[in-house]
Amino acid sequence: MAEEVIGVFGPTASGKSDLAAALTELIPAEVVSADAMQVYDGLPILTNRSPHPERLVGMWPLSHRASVGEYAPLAHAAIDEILAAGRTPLVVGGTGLYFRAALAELELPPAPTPVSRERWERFYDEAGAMATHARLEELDPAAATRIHPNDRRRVIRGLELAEAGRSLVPRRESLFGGAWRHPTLVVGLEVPKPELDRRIAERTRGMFEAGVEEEVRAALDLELSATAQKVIGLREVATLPREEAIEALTGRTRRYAAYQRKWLRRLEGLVMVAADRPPEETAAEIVALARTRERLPRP
RNA sequence: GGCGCCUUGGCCGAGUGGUUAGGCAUGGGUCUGCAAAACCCAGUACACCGGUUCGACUCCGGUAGGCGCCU
Repeated sequence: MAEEVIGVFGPTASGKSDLAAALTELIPAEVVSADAMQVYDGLPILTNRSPHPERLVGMWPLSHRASVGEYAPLAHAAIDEILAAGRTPLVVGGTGLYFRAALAELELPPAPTPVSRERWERFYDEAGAMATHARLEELDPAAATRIHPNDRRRVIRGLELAEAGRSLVPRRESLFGGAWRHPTLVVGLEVPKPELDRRIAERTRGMFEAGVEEEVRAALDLELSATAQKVIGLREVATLPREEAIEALTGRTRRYAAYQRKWLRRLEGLVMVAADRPPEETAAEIVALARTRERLPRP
């Protein structure tokens, strides 16, 4: 094949899992998940884990605080290992940032240390947005100009990095475009909105039939990290009566899908492929694309 | 039929005679170790018809719709 790696990005319910499975039928490939929530163990139904084997899925307990920084090297290792075995890594996601991080070399700045994070968070909450931002302005003016004072998360991160002698600013690769680590065919799955909405509604109901409620109940007995708490539906399923929960979850999932479509629009070098048809057909088209395309001249 | 109350932008929801509450949703944008996240920007609504007033979403009258009580 011309391309060494295949990346498939699509919104929830665009049929990524089935497509990935279909692809592995056509070519010797292994699936690497690029999903910030499927990394968790314990919520397979709610996070829509594929029934087929995928890497980097269910690998962390819900108490673990996930991050791209921790995910990226694992993804790189998985991809390289699959390549070394002579197979095609199939990176499938979900989470735009994780997807980019898996396929490109984002060169993330160093991890925050708990101590400095905690300190700056306290500083921000006590001194206020303006004062904290002013502090950043002193330590790293370039970063300060790009960050809004109200953006607590980034002001704090900027401060942490500045303190460590680094900056939030220097970045080689852009978030949406730039070189891939390997020659890569990146396809975006396209499903008309009404069809996607239909699938989301159907899928949500399916979750309840599959027993999300018990799953969520069990999960809530455990310690949940700040990141795990963000899983769509956790709160809804736990607190709302069934019908209301279904409605709320469907709505939130649709909104999430809209957010993912934003990534779809922005990701550079994406080849859009229709996915409102049997996965085998989509898979065949993707394989054909991977075979015929020339090695991607990296932008 | 009578009396009383209510009617605010897609939804929820404050409020005042004259300076666009706010939240959610929506649209656009930002984004590099919390991304199923966080942040920024945008949209001038007051059921309808008259009247009072320099000026009404806010006061008065009527109409329509809703809610409650009464005969």
